[in-house]
Amino acid sequence: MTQTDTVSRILDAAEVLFAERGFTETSLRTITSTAGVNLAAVNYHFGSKKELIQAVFERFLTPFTETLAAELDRRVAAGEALEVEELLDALFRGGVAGLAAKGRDPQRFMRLLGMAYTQHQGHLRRYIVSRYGDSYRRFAGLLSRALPGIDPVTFYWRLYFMLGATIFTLSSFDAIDAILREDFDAQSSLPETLDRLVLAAAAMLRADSGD
Amino acid sequence: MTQTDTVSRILDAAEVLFAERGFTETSLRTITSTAGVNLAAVNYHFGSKKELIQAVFERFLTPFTETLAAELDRRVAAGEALEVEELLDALFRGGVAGLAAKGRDPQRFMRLLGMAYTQHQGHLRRYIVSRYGDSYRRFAGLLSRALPGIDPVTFYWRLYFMLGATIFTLSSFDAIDAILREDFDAQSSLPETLDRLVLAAAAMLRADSGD
DNA sequence: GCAAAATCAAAACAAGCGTTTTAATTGTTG
DNA sequence: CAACAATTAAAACGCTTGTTTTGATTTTGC
Repeated sequence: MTQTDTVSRILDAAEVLFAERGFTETSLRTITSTAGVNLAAVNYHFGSKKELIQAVFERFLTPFTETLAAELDRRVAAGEALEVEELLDALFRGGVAGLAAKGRDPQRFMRLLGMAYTQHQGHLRRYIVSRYGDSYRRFAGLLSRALPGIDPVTFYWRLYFMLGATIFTLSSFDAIDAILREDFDAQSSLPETLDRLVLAAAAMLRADSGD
Repeated sequence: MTQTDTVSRILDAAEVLFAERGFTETSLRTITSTAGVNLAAVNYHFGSKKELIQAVFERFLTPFTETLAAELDRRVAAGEALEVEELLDALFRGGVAGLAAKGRDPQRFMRLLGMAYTQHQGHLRRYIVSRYGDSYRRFAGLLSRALPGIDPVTFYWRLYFMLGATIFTLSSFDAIDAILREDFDAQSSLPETLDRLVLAAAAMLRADSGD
């Protein structure tokens, strides 16, 4: 078993288990036995559990931000003014597609992202902001330009409304879809849900606030 | 120190600590030492940590659902058809006011609610659904009647979008407001944010889905 | 093919966890 | 006031946690 094998086997197992149960509820023993490696391998290769958690995020964040940046570049280069729907599409579809292309499950990414915000892991929030900050600011800038005349504070809060709707819905996608199947005898695919999300978020962002 | 003292001191401490750090990250020793009571008191009065967690939620859910029901009764009795904004207002302001009236911090409730969804506590989700289910169904029924012609599946998803935006935003209200203060030199009160939320959610719910 | 470095494996470590047990103390009731 | 029940207190139990240590085993570079 080569080094890269062990490292990526640990990352694979940790990613799945963290997304299922959270960080504290997942022990290193569960991770290493799932991965089929020795317990000490985590501390050897990553240093600590904290650093393992960050490494799991790194593997998601890199392709996500790269594809988003490329998507934005492409559309900005095309010249025409960017519409709200177009930007949200670049964010949702572009980001998701970028993850899928690298073999990373987008829903799992959303679950982990939600946990990073909820689970009181200070180091993780700081790490994500430092890694995410530029992408976020660029996207927010383009989006606000597509909403001329919007009050900055209103815009600021609506961005968080959208972030909350996205993270919450996608991180619980399977559970929500299961209830849908039971109650309505219908079901939704992830792309369908992203379509609905783009549409709903755009309407929300454009709502007349009367100020 | 009377019994009710010990019990409510434990609940008070647990509520604050759970909302700050999550359930697993908060030990019974931290709770009891914060509350100034003996470690064994939790297991004596509540049985187990799980049951303590549920008791903390019980103290929130009861006033919340009761005030919401009363608000809905009042408006339904008034006769006129209920508008989307009116219903959302009953939910947000009514529910929040009901908590505040009983001395329970609404933001803390939202943080705990978010954790119940994210933290992989199966027993909690089941408990909340059984305690919350009727209120939820009644509210959803009234809301869908205020949105004539909406596709049921679209409505279903948008309800979750709204739930996500609400839980996420309000549970991180302080953190978001802190960034706002730093970047914009502005700040928002909770009532202001609820106003924005009602407005944004209503626009989202009413968005034309073209089907 | 040998020496050095990197990796793996097993065991032990100290600390923290939820819970239980036992005893002392308080409050209540006849 | 005595007797009983309810509550508090202190200590210990068994278990799990993240991390470290110690050797064995590969892999790598010359």
